[in-house]
Amino acid sequence: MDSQANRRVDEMRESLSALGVNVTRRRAKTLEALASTDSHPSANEIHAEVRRWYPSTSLATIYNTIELLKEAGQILELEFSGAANRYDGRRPASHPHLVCLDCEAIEDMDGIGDGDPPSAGVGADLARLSRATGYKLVSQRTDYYGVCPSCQDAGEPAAQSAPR
Amino acid sequence: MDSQANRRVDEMRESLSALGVNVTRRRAKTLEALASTDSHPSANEIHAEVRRWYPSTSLATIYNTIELLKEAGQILELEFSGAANRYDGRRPASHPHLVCLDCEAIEDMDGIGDGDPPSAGVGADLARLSRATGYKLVSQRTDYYGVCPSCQDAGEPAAQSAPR
DNA sequence: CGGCGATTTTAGAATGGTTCTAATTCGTTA
DNA sequence: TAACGAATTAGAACCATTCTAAAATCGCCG
Repeated sequence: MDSQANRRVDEMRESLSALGVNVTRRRAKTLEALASTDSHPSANEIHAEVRRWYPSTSLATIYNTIELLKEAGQILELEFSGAANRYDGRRPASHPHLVCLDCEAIEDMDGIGDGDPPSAGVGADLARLSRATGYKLVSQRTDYYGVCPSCQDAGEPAAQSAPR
Repeated sequence: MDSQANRRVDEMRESLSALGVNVTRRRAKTLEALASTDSHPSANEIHAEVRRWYPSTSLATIYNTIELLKEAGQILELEFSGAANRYDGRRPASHPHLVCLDCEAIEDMDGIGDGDPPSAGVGADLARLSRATGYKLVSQRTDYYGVCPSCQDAGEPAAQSAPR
């Protein structure tokens, strides 16, 4: 685990503690799994990782920890109806994603392009749009769907999981 | 059904016919249900509406018609993992939505505000971002989550369905 | 060191939206 | 009316997620 991941684990740990949640060993491994990758893992993938250290860990424990992280505002949940939800533990604030329709890879899309697509100033946007719409807006989601470079090369899925 | 809805039904009908799909009575009612509302109904709600005319209609038929409309590019599917998917048959092109976290109302959000939020020129954006990211982007989704005006007034859900 | 209450974890059942399957019905044409 | 293909049906299957009740573990105090 690199130092960025370590710092992130500490942040998450502190946020949980501040809520009175105690960070057990399984929970700590879950934080590490989330902080160590930008692949936006599913609950199952996190489960597999945590199981390498604590083989008896049940999937319910992973979901439980994810729930706690959501309450702490320390994780971003990307919902999909036909497939498993995916999680971003590195950057819990709303930011746009690229989703590959073939291999289901998900990448962060920040800082690409000229700067005016929906990336900067999400908070200010929410305030302004709340005023404009009458909604009390609290979050936002932007996804771009397409085919990733390696799936384009392959003409077929490049990663482990099945296409949707 | 107003004239806007009628026009829209005709468009959908023609798109389906162009694909060699024949528009049976149940399918036609499904198109009408979709074209007559901007409430972004779920499959279940469409089912209930179609059943008023053809009470034996099964939910599978609704899903089947939705599938055909997707192939024809005539419907926008908004996926949710914890709740039913919602459909926009009036405006099949990507556009931003407002989602109420209490009552699950969904509204179109186009044309609100000053014009620079992600509303105009989605096609051009996709082309530009495809170049910038290396993905072959084909669609986009933007949602804003918050509490709608009537739920704010009520301090609790205003509509029929249960909160998430 | 022993025990106790609270918390965490587990395995498996339940849930719910969506998809699949096999059988039936419907519509059309001859 | 017979026969064929397409559409539809009821219900089972599927699968991610949530729930539940029981078991394991932890922290703490005697």
